Amino acid sequence: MLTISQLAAYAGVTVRAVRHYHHIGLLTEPSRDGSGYRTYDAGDVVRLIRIRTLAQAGVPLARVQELLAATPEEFGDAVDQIDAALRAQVRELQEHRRRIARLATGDSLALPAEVLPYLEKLRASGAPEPMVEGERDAWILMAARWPERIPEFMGDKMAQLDDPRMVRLNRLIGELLEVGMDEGRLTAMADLLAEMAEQSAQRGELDRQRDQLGDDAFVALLDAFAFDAHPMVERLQELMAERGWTGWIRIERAAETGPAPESRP
Amino acid sequence: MLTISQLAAYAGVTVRAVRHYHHIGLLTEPSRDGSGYRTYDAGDVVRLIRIRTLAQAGVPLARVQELLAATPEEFGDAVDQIDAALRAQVRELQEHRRRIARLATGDSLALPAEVLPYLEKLRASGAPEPMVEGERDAWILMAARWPERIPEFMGDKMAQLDDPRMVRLNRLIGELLEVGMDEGRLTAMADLLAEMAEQSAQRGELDRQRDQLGDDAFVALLDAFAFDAHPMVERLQELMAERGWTGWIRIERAAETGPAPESRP
DNA sequence: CTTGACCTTGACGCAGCGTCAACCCCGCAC
DNA sequence: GTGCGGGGTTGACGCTGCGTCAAGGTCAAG
Repeated sequence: MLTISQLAAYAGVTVRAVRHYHHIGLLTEPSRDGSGYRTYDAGDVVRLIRIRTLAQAGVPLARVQELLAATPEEFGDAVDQIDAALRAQVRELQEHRRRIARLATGDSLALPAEVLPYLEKLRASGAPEPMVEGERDAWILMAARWPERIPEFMGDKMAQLDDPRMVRLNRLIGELLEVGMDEGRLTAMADLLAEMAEQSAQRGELDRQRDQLGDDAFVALLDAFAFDAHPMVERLQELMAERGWTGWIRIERAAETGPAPESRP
Repeated sequence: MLTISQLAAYAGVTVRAVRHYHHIGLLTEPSRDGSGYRTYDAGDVVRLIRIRTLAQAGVPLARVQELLAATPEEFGDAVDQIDAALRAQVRELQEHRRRIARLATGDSLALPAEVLPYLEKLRASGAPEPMVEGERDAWILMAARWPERIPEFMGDKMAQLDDPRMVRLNRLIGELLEVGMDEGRLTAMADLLAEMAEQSAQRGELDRQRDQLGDDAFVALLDAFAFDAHPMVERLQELMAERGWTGWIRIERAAETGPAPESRP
């Protein structure tokens, strides 16, 4: 007759595991001696070794019973199923490894590869670091919303950076961040923005943009994001409104100029 | 401003996951609106996407904070660690797959490969099925206790089966199982056993066996196992005792014949 | 006013045990 | 007899990352 620790030692498992198997009904509770100790025999050791063998092969405990009582065919089928599950888990982990291998630095975290060159170019053009970070976060959002359109968007943005007015604009933003809100610079920025918007409109780019960014709520979210980033955005929107433009992420010609005469009931 | 489900949708996670992240402090609780609803903004979406990205790459949630705030070097180190952990998990699963692939049938469960041919030969020699199963279970125990000596033991057992007396013995066991306890057959069996034991002793095999089976408690366990299997074992032990032999699994010459005269105090 | 969809907190469930906690039991040295 | 160390017993929480009720309050629409 064996105690629980002897049983566990012969079978090569822990005492806690044996009690767990009792608890889940995988091993029937043996009889007790006078002082309440469980008493096992060699047959219990054999049963426990069988269980251990299956468990160590990755069989879920919930299926061990079934396998122990299975015919060879059932056993084979079950083994196939379990192996398939193990394969799936391996694939999942491999997928994790692939993903983690691509998380090189903090900058590229959650950012599609196409965006990195753009951010670099932006930085190189003299854009201030806070702005680059803001852009980065905005592109994280864009990538989550429209992952498949990122290359398209990026093409446009890279081209924009070839426009000297855009470079000038980014420099002005940097200066504003340093010296604080400056009405002169803000006016200059609004003029630049309005000029570029006008040109974009003539080329039909604004229409295309409206098609691309078809989710009003999402655009509003990005606009609010920009608003939160710096007060200059709010002031610039006012100045742009005076010039007949509305919106920020998705810029559009304002419906009416002046204090909307249609607002009568 | 976003509700929790909008936040979750933009970030591509479940509402429950967001609450979980709040719970474990991975995401700070946002402010609430008048009716207690959580209100989020675009920055929260970005943070959540970052978390999701790491989580989907297999980073444990407990380390996500740390990684989000890490410098590139720290990040690289942590990624290496996590990848090592993932590799270890993959290896473990592959090991499971290897093990499960070898669990072909119920017979070979927990049984080393060397034992299968022996059991087959035993079966072929006319041994009854219950006895084969008993032997199988006994070898499961032996393999758990002395895995490295199984080939050695098996060599001896295979040779034993070449002895016609052993075959005759197994047949007698089969007959006993069918007709019930039969004193004539039991006597014949005891004679056979005693004869073979005598021969083993003369060849020095019993001494070798005593060295191999050096664990008294374990031998007692196997003996008890045999006892439980069938009453014939008990009767056979008595008959063997009359012939000067003791033990079952590890057979030995009895110290004294007759009613032990040394048992006086 | 009623739906139905969302929101809230709270709590259990899962897999397979590890790890206390608090208490009983046994054999042995003193 | 007594103390000690090393067994045993049940009970319950911890870990991972949420899924899934449960039992409500809220919001927008019909």
